[in-house]
Amino acid sequence: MDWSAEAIETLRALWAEGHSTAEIGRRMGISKNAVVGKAHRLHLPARPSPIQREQAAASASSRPSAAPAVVSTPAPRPAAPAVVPAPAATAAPAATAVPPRAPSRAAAPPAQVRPFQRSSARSCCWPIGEPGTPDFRFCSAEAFAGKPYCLEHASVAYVKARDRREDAA
DNA sequence: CCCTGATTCGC
DNA sequence: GCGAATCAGG
Repeated sequence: MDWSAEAIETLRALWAEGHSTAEIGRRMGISKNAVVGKAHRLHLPARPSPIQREQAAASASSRPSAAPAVVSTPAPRPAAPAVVPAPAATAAPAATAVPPRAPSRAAAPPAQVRPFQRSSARSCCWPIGEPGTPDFRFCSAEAFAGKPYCLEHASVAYVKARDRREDAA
């Protein structure tokens, strides 16, 4: 993985949207370790981790007085993706020949809420292009069966669980 | 078993 | 700097 400025931008954008490291890895065609490793090196804001190393525990023992060391950090990490205004020009979805590729057990994506436009414009929110640039947009092809992505992108976003090492973008 | 993210450490 | 291995928790 060559971390070009663009790649880093994409990482930052996806990270900021609250996607899981594995999800980001899937989208960028790299491992979650690469994502998390890079994110860490970039000093990206660490999102609530399911665990925490013995740093709090260590300091807690050295400071037995009061302060029960509350480690709970609610932080509902969903983080709704940057909306999707349906940019007209929908060109060819190109999702034609893509085989359904059973989403297996790939359940819910980032539990993002859709407080609005839930019935009408169900468009794919796969990021395309460079975040922060004028040409950046979301796929916006027709989303597939209640999923946040079109058939094509759902196939790469939801994978068996293992492997899946192909470039996308 | 699946998942999650953080840290470590050989490269 | 990179990321797989490992750790740690759900």
